[in-house]
Amino acid sequence: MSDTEPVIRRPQQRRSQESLERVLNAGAELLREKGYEGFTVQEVSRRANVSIGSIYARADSKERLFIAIYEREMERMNLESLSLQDTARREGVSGRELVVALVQELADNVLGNAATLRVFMHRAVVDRDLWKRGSAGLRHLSRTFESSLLEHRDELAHPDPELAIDIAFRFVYDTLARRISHGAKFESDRDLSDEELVRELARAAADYLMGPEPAPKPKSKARSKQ
Amino acid sequence: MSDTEPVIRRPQQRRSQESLERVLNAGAELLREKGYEGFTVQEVSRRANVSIGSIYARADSKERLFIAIYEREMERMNLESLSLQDTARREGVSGRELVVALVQELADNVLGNAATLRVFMHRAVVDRDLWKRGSAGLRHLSRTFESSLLEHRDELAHPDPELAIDIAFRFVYDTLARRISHGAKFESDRDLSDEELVRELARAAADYLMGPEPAPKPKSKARSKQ
Amino acid sequence: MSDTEPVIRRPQQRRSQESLERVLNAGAELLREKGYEGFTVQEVSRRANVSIGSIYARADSKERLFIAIYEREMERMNLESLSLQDTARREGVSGRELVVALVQELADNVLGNAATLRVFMHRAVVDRDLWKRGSAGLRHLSRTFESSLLEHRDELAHPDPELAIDIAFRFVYDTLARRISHGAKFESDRDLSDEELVRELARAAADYLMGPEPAPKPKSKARSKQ
Amino acid sequence: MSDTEPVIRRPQQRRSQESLERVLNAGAELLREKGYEGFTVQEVSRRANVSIGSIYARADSKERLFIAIYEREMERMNLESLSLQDTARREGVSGRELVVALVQELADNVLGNAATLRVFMHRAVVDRDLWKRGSAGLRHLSRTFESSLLEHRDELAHPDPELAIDIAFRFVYDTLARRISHGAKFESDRDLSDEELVRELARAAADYLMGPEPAPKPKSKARSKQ
DNA sequence: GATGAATGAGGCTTCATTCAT
DNA sequence: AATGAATGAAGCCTCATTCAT
Repeated sequence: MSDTEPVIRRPQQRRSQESLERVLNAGAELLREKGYEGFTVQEVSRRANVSIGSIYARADSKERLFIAIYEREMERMNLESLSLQDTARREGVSGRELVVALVQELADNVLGNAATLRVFMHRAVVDRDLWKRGSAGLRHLSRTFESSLLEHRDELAHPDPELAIDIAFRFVYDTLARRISHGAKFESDRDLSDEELVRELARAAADYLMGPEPAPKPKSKARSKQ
Repeated sequence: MSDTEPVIRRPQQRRSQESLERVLNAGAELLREKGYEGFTVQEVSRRANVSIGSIYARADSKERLFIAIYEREMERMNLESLSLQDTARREGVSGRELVVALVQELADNVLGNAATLRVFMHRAVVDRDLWKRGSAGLRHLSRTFESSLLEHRDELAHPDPELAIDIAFRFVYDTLARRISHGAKFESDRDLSDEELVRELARAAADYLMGPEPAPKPKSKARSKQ
Repeated sequence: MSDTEPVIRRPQQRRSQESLERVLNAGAELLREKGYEGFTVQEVSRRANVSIGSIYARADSKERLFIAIYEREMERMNLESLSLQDTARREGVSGRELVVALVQELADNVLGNAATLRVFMHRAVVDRDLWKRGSAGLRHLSRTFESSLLEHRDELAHPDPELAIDIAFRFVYDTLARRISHGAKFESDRDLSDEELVRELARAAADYLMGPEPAPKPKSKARSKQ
Repeated sequence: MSDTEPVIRRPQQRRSQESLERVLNAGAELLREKGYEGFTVQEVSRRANVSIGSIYARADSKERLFIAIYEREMERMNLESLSLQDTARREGVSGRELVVALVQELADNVLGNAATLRVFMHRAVVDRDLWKRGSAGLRHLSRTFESSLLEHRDELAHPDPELAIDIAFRFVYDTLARRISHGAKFESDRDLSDEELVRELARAAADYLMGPEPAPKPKSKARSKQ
């Protein structure tokens, strides 16, 4: 996505390489701490100990710098989240188990990078370029979900499996996204933990996709007649 | 919420009342068109044909003006959405039907005011005061959902009905909210219409809350055993 | 000084008379509380419960309003301070006693109206009109001092009595004035009470004007001949 | 006083050093010419031929800029007035001669920097920070006076020498201060020259502190030897 | 290449004064 | 006469970007 025209000019010398690294790190940190409103070129320069001129020698504008930070942070996250791909390719599990695992992985990725993602999500609303990049990543993810779940097509209760998977992905992702952008108690004052939320989202997705659980053991969330 | 200390000084003369009206309208329009970034006092003044001084005679700051616009827009929306209250109190319907109706009403409210809500949602992320006001409204709504659905407590399949309703409300609302802030195709490239989304969200909520549909037509989603 | 052209248009009706009164009082109060910086037409209007239009119907400008307040406050003070005139005309006292009494009276007037005078003194530095009015009042006072003290011309040790009286008046008055404008501890951290200051100023003035005290106690300040 | 946290960020490049210099000079000049009321950032920028942004790159606010100008002007004055320290340490003179010399030095400093000091004095009344700085300087000066004069403790006629010196310093300084803030003829219409004022203030101080002159020649203010 | 000083448009806000009602 | 709404110049400050060294 960033290959056609690089977001940033890569430096040749090692020293430059390092100072660019510092700039990107300082920028990401600043975004996490102060949000986009606190993200000023001056402050990045100060934190990175790199002159403003040098920053502009690499990035044509603040906007491009921001995108460069975005790309690098996403790359970092993608490395972390390779397990999701594994999960998606997992075999020998039931559809329901797969859903639970996928939702869990997704939640780990999203909630585990809350501070960073919240800024990018927030910004994507008003930044066209960022929107496209974010959307591309998300669409990729959604396709992973889809193909993974379609392996269990015969377990899906919904008459239009592709649609259903799309919907399930949306509501799971959107609920997680809102949680990190608006916090845990925006929609209700219930003190809902991450774990509860994730568990229930998985359950909702599974119920929606493949019907309710087949009456588990008489313990815990058991419900004798549903 | 705004009674203890009014957000804005109400004018006493008619002329003034009208100009205040123009200011609030121009402000709301500007927010819809350009977002919060384009919302400058100078531009509001220009569009409303009201001097800057006059604006400040009513609102103590740009921030307060913004809140005043928010309050007025929400009031307007609440009038529109009285039907949601009616729906919530509806009797003689099944729990499933109630869910469908409630989701539909909620979606109408949210999607029908997309342009306006998107700014407020976006802003609530970084504006503490707005966050509180928005959250209060949403919590109120969530309680309406809860009490309405608890009337059908015996139909609920989930072992913790209050939790389940909370979760269902969240994922329905959050998915709608993301739709208006990030658009219809952010999470996937599927061309999902509002109607489809709403229908499926209702279905997902109903499945999650009260188990799958009791096998309607002999066709499709019937599943004696999953 | 204010007769040639009245500072303010006097109202005819009783009601107006009263509202003007409220304006002048509110203005004076505001000046005492917030200084000239806090003295805005808007705030005077609010405190006096008199419309801005009405204020401008009486005073041509904020500047004139300020002067009107000044004149009224000075008038009020002059009434209070008639005793100074009496003191000045007192007979049968020694020159030294007269100095002490005059300084005491002067100090009472100045220090007793500190909050009000401090604003006017401060303002006179940059307001030509006010300077003239303040100066006129002060020159009048200084002439009172002079004529009063010249009654004791033969007791004055200074070769140029008129000059000496002028000087003494200045340093006494200026020290009092600085005390109310800059506070008691601006020049030194000594915790000097009003009483001490006044006593010593009187003593300094007397020593300067008519030589030292005629050796009271056998101790300390003894100096055989002056 | 300005060491703990510098009032202004010092530039590292020469070019910048020079432009800062221009800013401080232009600011001081502007203050002298137009007073604090005419001291606007825009005007400083214009006169110094330095952009507003550059000014703010050095000073955090107009207030800080003002303080920086104050500090620099005071430093400049202190260099000029080293002679006062010398005078204070002078030996082999009578107390009376010392008083005369000290008053003369003080007057030279104050009157010689009238245009500058008058703004700072005026401003110290309403600016807490400036008040503290000004007061600190003045207290230092007053201690110099005190210790210098206490060398002649046995010549002092006053029973409480420390108090008397404090008082004398106050009335001398306050009279000079009022002269530069309110002008020469505020308190009386006598056309009093600087020289006369200084001479008489010294005389008043000396008379107050150590009793009158030991009978000069039969006429006027001549005194060959004290 | 790197540095950081310099620029200035543009944003928010105040307040003396005017003017329609 | 009185009211108070309306006006807008002017002030402070920020920050993306350019440019001299």
